[in-house]
Amino acid sequence: MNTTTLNALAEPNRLQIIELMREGPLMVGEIANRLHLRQPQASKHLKILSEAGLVEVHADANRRIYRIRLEPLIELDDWLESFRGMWEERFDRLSDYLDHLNKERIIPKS
Amino acid sequence: MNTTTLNALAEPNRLQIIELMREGPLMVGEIANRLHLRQPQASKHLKILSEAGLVEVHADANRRIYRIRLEPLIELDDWLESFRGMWEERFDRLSDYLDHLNKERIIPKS
DNA sequence: TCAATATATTCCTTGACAGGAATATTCCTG
DNA sequence: CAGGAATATTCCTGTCAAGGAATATATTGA
Repeated sequence: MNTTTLNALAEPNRLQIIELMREGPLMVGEIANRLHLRQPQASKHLKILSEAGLVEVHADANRRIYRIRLEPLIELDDWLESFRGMWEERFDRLSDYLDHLNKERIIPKS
Repeated sequence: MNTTTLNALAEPNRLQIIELMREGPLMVGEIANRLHLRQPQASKHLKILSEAGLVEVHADANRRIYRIRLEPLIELDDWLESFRGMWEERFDRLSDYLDHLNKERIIPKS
């Protein structure tokens, strides 16, 4: 997995921006209003999201319309895929491991 | 979604620790060795992962055996669920939106 | 009991980053 | 063209987090 995606999403306001955008493209001002951010901060967060590929811009005269890009989220989903096998599977290899150590006398007891 | 999970995963070394642990529980020393970290840094990262609920510890004499906890990853997966609808769905509401603006004369042209 | 091993914790320093305020830029309208 | 709207950018400041080094703590073994 790619750290920049996670890093971009790890900031609360940016995460909210992404969640807002589930419902469709938004202008900077709208984002700022809905999240009670000042416009410059909104722009800065959008820049970071943009550099992480999580959003893309469409210039429309004065305005910039941002919309979500799904690719990074798909990558994240693919990464989680590699854990999904464990989801249900009872995960008690720990005891197996400890038994193994005992058998190998790596852990001397008493 | 919860920011602490994302924050914990956003640090490269911590992400690698989690990836290492897909294969089973590990002692601090092993993690430090495999990732070329110094022991204290490994402990620190593990502490943060632990506080985020991404790992849990099992004390065994001298050693601490850490293993992955799936709950936060499942939560992350659930969050992605809310985007999965868009995965394939062509996302061209942007043009709809612009048409809407035009119709409403919010964007005066010429 | 003393040394060694495994791990956690503390202190320090440095760099990244977020927010505030002010300013620059672009485009539209009267 | 002047003014205003929408957005980006810059500068500054404070905070926080990560790594390094040293030290503390606990457990086992001679």
